[in-house]
Amino acid sequence: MAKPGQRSAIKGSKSSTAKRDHLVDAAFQTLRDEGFARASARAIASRGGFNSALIFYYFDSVNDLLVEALSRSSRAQLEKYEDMLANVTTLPDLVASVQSRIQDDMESGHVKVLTELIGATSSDEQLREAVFEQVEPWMEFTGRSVERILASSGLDGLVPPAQVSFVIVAVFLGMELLAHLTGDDEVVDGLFDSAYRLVGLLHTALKGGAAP
Amino acid sequence: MAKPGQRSAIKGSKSSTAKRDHLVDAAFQTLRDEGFARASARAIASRGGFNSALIFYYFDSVNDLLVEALSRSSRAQLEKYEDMLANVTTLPDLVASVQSRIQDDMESGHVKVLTELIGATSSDEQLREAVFEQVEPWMEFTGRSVERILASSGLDGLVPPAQVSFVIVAVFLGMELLAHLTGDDEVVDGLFDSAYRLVGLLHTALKGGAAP
Amino acid sequence: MAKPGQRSAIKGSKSSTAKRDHLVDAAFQTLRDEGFARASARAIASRGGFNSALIFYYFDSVNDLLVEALSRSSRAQLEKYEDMLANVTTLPDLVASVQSRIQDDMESGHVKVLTELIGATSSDEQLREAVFEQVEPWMEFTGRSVERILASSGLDGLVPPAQVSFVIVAVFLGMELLAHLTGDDEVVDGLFDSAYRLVGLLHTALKGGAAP
Amino acid sequence: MAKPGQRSAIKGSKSSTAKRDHLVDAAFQTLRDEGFARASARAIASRGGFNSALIFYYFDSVNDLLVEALSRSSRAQLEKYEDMLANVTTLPDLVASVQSRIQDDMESGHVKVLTELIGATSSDEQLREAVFEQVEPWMEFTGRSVERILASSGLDGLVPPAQVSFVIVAVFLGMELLAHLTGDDEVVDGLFDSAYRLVGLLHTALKGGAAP
DNA sequence: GATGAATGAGCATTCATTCAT
DNA sequence: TATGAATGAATGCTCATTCAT
Repeated sequence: MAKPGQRSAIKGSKSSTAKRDHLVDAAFQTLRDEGFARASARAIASRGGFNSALIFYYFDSVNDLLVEALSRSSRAQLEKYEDMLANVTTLPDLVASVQSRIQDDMESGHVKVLTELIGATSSDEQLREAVFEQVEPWMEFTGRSVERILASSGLDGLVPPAQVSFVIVAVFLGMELLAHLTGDDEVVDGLFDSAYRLVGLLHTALKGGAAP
Repeated sequence: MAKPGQRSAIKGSKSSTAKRDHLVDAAFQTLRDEGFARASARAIASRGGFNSALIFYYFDSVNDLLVEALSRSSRAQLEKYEDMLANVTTLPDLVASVQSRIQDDMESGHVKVLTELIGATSSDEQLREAVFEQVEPWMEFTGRSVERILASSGLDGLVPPAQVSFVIVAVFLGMELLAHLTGDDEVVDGLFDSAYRLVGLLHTALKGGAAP
Repeated sequence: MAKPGQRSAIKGSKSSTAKRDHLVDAAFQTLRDEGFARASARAIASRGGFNSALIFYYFDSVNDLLVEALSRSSRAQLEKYEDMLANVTTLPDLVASVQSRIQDDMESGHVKVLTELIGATSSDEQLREAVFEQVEPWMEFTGRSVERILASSGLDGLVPPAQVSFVIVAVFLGMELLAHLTGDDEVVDGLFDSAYRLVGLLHTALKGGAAP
Repeated sequence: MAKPGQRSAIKGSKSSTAKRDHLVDAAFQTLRDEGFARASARAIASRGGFNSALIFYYFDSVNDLLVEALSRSSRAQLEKYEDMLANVTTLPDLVASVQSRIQDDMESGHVKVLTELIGATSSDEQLREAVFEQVEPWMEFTGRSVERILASSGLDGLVPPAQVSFVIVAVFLGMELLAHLTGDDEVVDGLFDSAYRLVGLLHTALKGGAAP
């Protein structure tokens, strides 16, 4: 009666998942590999091997499909981060954990797809809202994690957690942008090595300063 | 055949500058206010009050004009930063100086225009190279400044300056993206207040630790 | 293969009438309320709460269903007119009778649906023929009625009945078109008041002229 | 700077008239010969031998072009009727004049194009308003003419002129619809012959009745 | 009987770009 | 220098229709 994906474009649905997922996959790959500007209905359909009209059977618009692609990957990645950080309480552990996660995260293309869609939001207010909804859970998760780890590191009160999480998410986005712009895939890894070293220094400094 | 802007689209030229600058202004504003996707030749021309064919008289393509708009603003802003940071040697001074600069920087729309064009690069290799050339001087300038200030803060050797400048530029881009996405214009200012406080603590800690 | 509505699209059939009628109802309403251009299979199905493929199970094409919708309403309305005019012999009676009928006729949407389909015939010869078949009985009925009433009014021979019926049907169609175009729902009623008055004058003039 | 036909789609303009007129001609012919449903940008362009994008250079939309086509023909035909009826004061003269005009009127396709567009108005409110504006002058002209001629025939007061003009315009539209539906091109001519005869009888009756 | 899935054709519209003037 | 006119290619989207189930 109603289109299967009609109002679940963002939330996801359970009907006829097989083919629907196929569309979402094709959209994700196109967005990741060719960028928003070239992620047209035809391009996505051609990549997925289906008729482009099918997109409008499952989704209300190309943008809806694109947002769904982001949404699915966003949920999947966020879940992994949540699992990983569940028991982390110290800064060095945090950095180490994130470093081991971010490799897969970036290789999956999730951050790439996110930056592509964020880049497109300035021309499309509706899209901006939809993408914003996808970023919010990350900000909240980051805020919660930051709060917990800063507290157990004796650093609470230093900085509003909301600010910290804003900066952290911004760094992720910015690094993705820059890494692609410069064509340098390995910077980020080196960055985490340095961060680990720095945070180690800080950690022992704090423990040493608190001990005597 | 000897179009004035033919190969100087990126480097800039001196011929018939008045009207040419007018085009560049219109392009900059369109890119800043409407985003890359809507910065069409027609939209730019309409904003500037000239015929859209004129763009192809002065430039080889719309993208060339867009890059030129970025380039001009990039040079202007970079110069201001260079002037401001010339005599800065301590971290707190650095943060204070940058905070006083970044207000104007962001209001001018320079970072917005930059992120717009970076976002478009994934669909256009030629554009990627051109935009990369505009970002390089910033990376170099940031690297030089970081090196100098870390050295005079007794922090040299801790982290490769190239990594630091990568992160700093990434933070600028990411913050711009996020600020627009969330619609929050004032986060960045609060961020610098916190950064100033943190860096002050670090500064006195370092001096205190070196003193006794 | 033995689709129930295959060749009975226009003539109507008796199989599984319940659901079939439901389709016809939905088609009629869509045609009446949204016009031919928007009376798509999807729009009709959505209005009737059934799957649009069902249309092609009962009918060979959307147009066939549309014609059937016209046909059913046409037969229903024509029957009412026939009942009403069966015993009418004078012009004033005719006008009064038609006026009392036309209210219901127009409210039912029958003339609207007819004009919608006639409007679409110029792009589709097959449709033209089908619609023509629906109009023919009206022309014949009008011709017979006109002939009888003119005869009993002593006006026979003045004008060929075929011409009169052509004009009468044309007036109905034209009034529907114009009433919708101008948004004026009440003109037609006023028109019949005037017609009644005029015809009254004519009637007494004729009787008076014959009496002395 | 602005599209030549930007806001003059309905009112008409004077710029680059040659090609613009060519588009309007092609649109008129397509509308007349193939009907509204087939009067697509491509169909019009193909008929006129130009690129379909040109339509959007001169007009804001296909419908704007279509309305302009109606408008131009409407103004031309109305002018001719005005010239012709300027000195007509009796009913027989009126019928004779109109009959001599209507031949050219219908052959030109003006009424056909009008009915095509009126038929399309039920799916498009914006179009309805635009078409209505094209019909209004005809209603007013008809009203004025009817008033004048009824007055000089001693028939004023019998019927509100607005009603008469409504019916007259309706008859024109309805006859066009029916003539095309039935495929009968000659009915209308026969109709006017009869009308002339009837009106002649009425005319002499009125003069005789006033003379005794 | 009925439906969800799928498709090819078509549509209006926009765009960067070219060209004659 | 500057512009109006023109176009081919592309885009998002809708439609009637088919088909397997």
